[in-house]
Amino acid sequence: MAQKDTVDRILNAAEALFAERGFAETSLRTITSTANVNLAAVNYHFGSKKALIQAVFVRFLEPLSDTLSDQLDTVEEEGKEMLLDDLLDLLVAAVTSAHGNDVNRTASFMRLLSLAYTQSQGHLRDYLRERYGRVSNRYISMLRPACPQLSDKALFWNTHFALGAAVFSLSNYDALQAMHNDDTGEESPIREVIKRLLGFISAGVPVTLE
Amino acid sequence: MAQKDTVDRILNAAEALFAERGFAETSLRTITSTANVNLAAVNYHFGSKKALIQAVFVRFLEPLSDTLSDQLDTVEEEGKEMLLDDLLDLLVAAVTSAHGNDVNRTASFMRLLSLAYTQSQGHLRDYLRERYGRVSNRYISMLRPACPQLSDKALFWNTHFALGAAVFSLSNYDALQAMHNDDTGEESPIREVIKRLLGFISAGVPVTLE
DNA sequence: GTCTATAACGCGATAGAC
DNA sequence: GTCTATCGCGTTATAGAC
Repeated sequence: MAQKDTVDRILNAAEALFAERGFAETSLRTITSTANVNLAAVNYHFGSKKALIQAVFVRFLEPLSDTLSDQLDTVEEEGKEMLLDDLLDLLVAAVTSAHGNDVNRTASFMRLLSLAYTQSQGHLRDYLRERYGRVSNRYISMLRPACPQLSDKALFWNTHFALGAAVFSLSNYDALQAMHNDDTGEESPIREVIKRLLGFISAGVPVTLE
Repeated sequence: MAQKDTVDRILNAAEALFAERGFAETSLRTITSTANVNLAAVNYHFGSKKALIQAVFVRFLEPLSDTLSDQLDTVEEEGKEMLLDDLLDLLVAAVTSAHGNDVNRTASFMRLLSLAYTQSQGHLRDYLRERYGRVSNRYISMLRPACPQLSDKALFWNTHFALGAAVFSLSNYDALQAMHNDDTGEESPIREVIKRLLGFISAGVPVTLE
């Protein structure tokens, strides 16, 4: 119990700090002092900083992966037609519900995802692809019948354009919202931004050159 | 002359290394040894690592900012209608031509831009916004007549969704292309990806909830 | 399982010779 | 303007007492 407590406190602090400032910019000293645990605890419980980074991702992605798998199972069993918008809503629901509908944690998730791509942590990228490639490929392949006019290539790139739009705007949501508020005085609650984002993606994904 | 040579070699090495692995992950020692200059040269010529990072961005953004300003001047003088696709093409042309149509350098630019958003600890972001906010706002405001149905808010968010799609897909172009090639054996030259991206953006930007 | 203390190293920056 | 040498600090990781 004492162990589990320490481990969770480290993970909580690491998750928040990594999302806020990045991996290299966050020292184990900062993590352990934020978590109110001893400096040596990270290496004792996780073995290394790299392993801690991976553990943070696993704690995030495991529930999401499970939720999404279940939902995809249900869809397949029922065999009913899923439109693009249905599939997008399903994904949003899986992401937000996987962490107790806590919007802040979803924002952290997006920020971490963005860091996983930009901070050239090769180890992390390979690890995630190996561990979660299956479910993400499965999701993408379910988009196929919803966009019958797209070639595999068009589907691949369009989904990654969509991922980029989502990751960028949500991971920088605070800064963008502040920028827009500075300029116009208008507020954009995150739910509204997500709705706009879904409209944007839903219009772009079906587009093809062929 | 010897000075200019050293400065340029530092900038070249820093630009490539930063784009490849990020700011915090790139040490001055790595930069100077790649550039074949002395370790002390960075602090002599730039003053600090922070200042070097800014200098890398300025070298990238100054030609782009100039080119874009000129093009926007021309458009305004002629007073002719610019459609959304025309404005997107204009931006692509400005970005690629600003650095001698070198695709690798454009990819580096995207990667750096992505880092500036995800990794900047404030100083860089403020610096860039102060220095280049004017021209970017000017560009965005020229989108207004091309998308008359959009509210200011919708225009703001849609352009940032588009920026996210562009930055993410182009800055990770190598990795994404490799991933897609792994799965399907198909090649996607970057010019083709850019065409697909423009189609995606062009479909998404005009979308509004209102 | 948790702590203190410290090893071993890489970092940015600078002083001073040339 | 460029070099060597080094300072001072922060880092991850670990050994060993409790």
